Amino acid sequence: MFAEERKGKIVEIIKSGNSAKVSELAKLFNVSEATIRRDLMELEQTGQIVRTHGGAVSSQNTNFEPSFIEKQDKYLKEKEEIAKKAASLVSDNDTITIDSGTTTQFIAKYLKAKGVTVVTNSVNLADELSRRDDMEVIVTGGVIRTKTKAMVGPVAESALKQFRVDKLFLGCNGVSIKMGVTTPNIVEASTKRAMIEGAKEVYLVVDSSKFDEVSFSLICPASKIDYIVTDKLPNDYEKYKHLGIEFILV
Amino acid sequence: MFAEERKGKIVEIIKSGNSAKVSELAKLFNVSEATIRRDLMELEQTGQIVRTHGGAVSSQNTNFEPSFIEKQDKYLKEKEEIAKKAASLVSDNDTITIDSGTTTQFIAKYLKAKGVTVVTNSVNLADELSRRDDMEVIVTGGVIRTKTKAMVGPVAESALKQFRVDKLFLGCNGVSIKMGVTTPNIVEASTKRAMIEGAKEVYLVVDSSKFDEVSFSLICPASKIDYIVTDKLPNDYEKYKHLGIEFILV
DNA sequence: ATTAAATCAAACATAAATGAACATAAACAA
DNA sequence: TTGTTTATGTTCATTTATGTTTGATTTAAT
Repeated sequence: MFAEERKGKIVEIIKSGNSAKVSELAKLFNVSEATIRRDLMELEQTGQIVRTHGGAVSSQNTNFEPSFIEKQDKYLKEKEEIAKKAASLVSDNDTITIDSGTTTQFIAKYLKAKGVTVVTNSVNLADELSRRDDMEVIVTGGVIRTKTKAMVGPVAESALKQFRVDKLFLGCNGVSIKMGVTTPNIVEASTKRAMIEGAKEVYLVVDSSKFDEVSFSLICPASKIDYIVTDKLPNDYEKYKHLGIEFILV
Repeated sequence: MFAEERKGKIVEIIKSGNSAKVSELAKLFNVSEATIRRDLMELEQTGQIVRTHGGAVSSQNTNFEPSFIEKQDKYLKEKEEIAKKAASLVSDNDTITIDSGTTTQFIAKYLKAKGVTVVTNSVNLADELSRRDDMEVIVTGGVIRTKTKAMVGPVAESALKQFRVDKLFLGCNGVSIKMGVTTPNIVEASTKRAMIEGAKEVYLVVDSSKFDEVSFSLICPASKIDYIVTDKLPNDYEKYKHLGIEFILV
């Protein structure tokens, strides 16, 4: 039996029976548990199952049911994976800024590090993080933009000037070597710029559909970015490397 | 059964309207109560349920019947009525500040006036108001206090200094002629003071249980208050009148 | 207001499961 | 042939899920 066949059967088993143990699967297919774990890891990455300690469960009947609006976004799965990856880059006792945005949004859910201080201008992140008492959460404040639920403007910017963080997780609508990092709204762009000023390392968190896109307002030239967390390399990724930008793939 | 499955079922049970006791769930799933508590803790963190002493209830307050947690606060109905009254005091084109707090919380729901600009330091209010595109919403920012979901501290205060509003709707834990307006946390008190500084008129929004209560941190002397929106006059209301404080009853 | 019972959080203990590093062997390519 | 890749197995330090105990809180009853 080939690995692919085995994986296919594992998905079947889990989807029909709703859960399966690593030990059971190992016995069933006559392979080591390490192999099963590797299979499950892959299947989780492609969103076909959800792993648990000891095995895996169907992704369908698990807690988070994507809302209607979320389902409409075909890059949702990528976004969530990218956010998970980004969250894994946070070390214990880091101070970080998380920008508002459809991808960065999900970082909170996967933040596991201890003693983290988070600065954010996202209403959604503020709401989610306000439930966690294992980290310090600082909100920038500012005028709320209904469309993006970001807090922006002078209030946000003057708050951002107060802090120096280790890592910034930045979202945007377009990134290109030639045209830089861009977003549609000029006030939001200015606020993002303030975030960049206060961060030691800048992680751009985008799905691959944003490469070579260009929006109206320039945030900064591409060279300001230190890392790009994404799901696929752009075609001209050599040029990014040349600028000293490192890629972190999910 | 995996932890994930168990948690999923717990959510189901609770969302389907049934409250659940820790002891019942432990027996049902054949695990220790400590495990159930840990499950509930996590589910509460992700906002899926709300814990109570002895168990948990649904977080979605769409229930027709007042949930456990609501019943626990016997002043809830008063709070909501008071908030409704407070909201009715807002005129078209007013600029207002709404403090965080269990009573002020509800004001957003009843805000009908047009062209209003709202300043708030409440995470919950920011979240609720961010959905409305008929008003400008400015968030103070600041460090989030997990307990009260208020944003406080220097960031909040320096933001508040930027604005002059027509009306402030202030919450507190105690008000007395002699001891003034008080709240348990000193940082929160300082932030409330900053709100008062920037407001032309101060409306204290409290249910009648707060009269003659005294908490640790002084916000301001009673004389700073212009109006008190509440459900019942205090015994010494003549003294309040003497200070020029007017009562607005629901 | 006091007391008793229920519930809780925190600290500790433990066994199972895991991830990471390394090892092996078959398949493949030069 | 020889080197490289791929899938798998093995070992072990670390993490996770869970249970247990204990002292503190909360609630309910007197």
